[in-house]
Amino acid sequence: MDFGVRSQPVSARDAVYAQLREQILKLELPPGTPLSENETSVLFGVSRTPVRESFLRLAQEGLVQVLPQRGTFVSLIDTALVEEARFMREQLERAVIRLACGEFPQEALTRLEMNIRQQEVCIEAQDDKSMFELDESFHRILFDGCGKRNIWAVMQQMNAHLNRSRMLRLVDDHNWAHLYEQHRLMLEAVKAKDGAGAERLMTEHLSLNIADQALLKEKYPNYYK
Amino acid sequence: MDFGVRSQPVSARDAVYAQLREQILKLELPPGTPLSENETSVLFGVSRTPVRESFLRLAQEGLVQVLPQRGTFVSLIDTALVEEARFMREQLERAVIRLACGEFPQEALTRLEMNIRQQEVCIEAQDDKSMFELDESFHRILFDGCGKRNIWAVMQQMNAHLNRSRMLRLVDDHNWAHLYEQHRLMLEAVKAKDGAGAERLMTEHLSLNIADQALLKEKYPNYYK
DNA sequence: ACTACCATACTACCATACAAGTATGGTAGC
DNA sequence: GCTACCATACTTGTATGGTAGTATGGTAGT
Repeated sequence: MDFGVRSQPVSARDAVYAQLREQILKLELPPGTPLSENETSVLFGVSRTPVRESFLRLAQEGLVQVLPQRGTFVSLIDTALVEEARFMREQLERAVIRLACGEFPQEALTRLEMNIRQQEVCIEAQDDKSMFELDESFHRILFDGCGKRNIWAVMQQMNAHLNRSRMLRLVDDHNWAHLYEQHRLMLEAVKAKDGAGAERLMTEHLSLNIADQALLKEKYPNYYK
Repeated sequence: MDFGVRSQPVSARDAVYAQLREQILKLELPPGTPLSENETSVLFGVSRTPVRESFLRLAQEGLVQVLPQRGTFVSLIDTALVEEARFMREQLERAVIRLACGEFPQEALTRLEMNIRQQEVCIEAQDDKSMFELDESFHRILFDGCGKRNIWAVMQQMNAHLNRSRMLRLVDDHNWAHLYEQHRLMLEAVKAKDGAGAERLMTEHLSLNIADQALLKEKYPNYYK
């Protein structure tokens, strides 16, 4: 019986796309890695067509670069793009959390509470992977609750670049406790409907991401453009 | 000799994509129109492959909807999506024009001046098509001047939906004179480095877009979801 | 030793064939 | 006349062959 855990029968194309995207974001496929349609197709056990289509989709999102008749490569991290992504995210997150302070469905509020609790558990367990996902979820729930899930979706496109940079940072420094505390305070502000305070917290929260972009570029020079 | 007017040899895929996109945005292919991979391929004189790939790209941008084994259709206009697009654009345009009031390259300022002059000409000539493009250019130049062209690019993705709605409105009412006046005032504000004033003008300017979404939905019910 | 050249082995792009699912119109049975 | 069914003609998804352009390593000539 199908319990509806996956509403779509997942095409080969989507499966390949999803897996490649994840590997690129997690830096398992580091920037600059060449990707071959042929190799990938035998790896996934499908033909070149779905592989090619997934490459095109990744290219549109800027995660890979397709050079006609030469090859396809995982994109190098573009610092300018990362900063633009951060800027964009800051503007939208601020606007959304201010909205959330005005009107916010109870259901979404509950999900935020649950998310926070889960963060506590993951910090104790030092589960970085889950923590990263919970961080993402926290912000997505805010957008969801404000009826702005499409904005979240297109933002994710630029976020992909920002996230690769964040991922590099996490190798050295986790600092989840600090991020957790900020999440907690933001939730408090939303519940107290303190728009100005929430905006300020969000700005602070997101400014952490960009802190030492230049240092990273020095440390991992061949990952950057 | 190649004067470099086109840096890329334009693949068949990109040609098909660009033309379909324009026809969809200009409502020459109205919402709901079925698109056949086969028909389109003979129409453009290419095989199904590049057509299919262009369909996939349009689908990712939400301009067409692909129903596996059933067909591909030009997406209906989603009012919720239009409102999200407007909201997103407002936040980003406000932030950018405020930036522009702080620091803005002379070269971009000159392009804005030129753009304004061209608008004057087009209004006299009642050239709607050019006016629409100049309107777009005006805002793009602002993003460009602030080094935010990638943000503009991803924003265009959601803007596609907003623009179809705007296009419907233009059938009845042009009102270019008003928009021109607002553009002119915004340029003045940027030159005077009046951030607060520029933001206010921009908010006003963009709020026009959404005015009578409900009316449009009543007038063209089968274009909307 | 160094350079120019060329065969070779890649690459992505496009065309085409086949597979699998869906809508539809006609027909047999009631 | 009405309904259930099925052949058929669609649709998109996938596989594969062929083409043109590019990078590369080896070789002949200097």
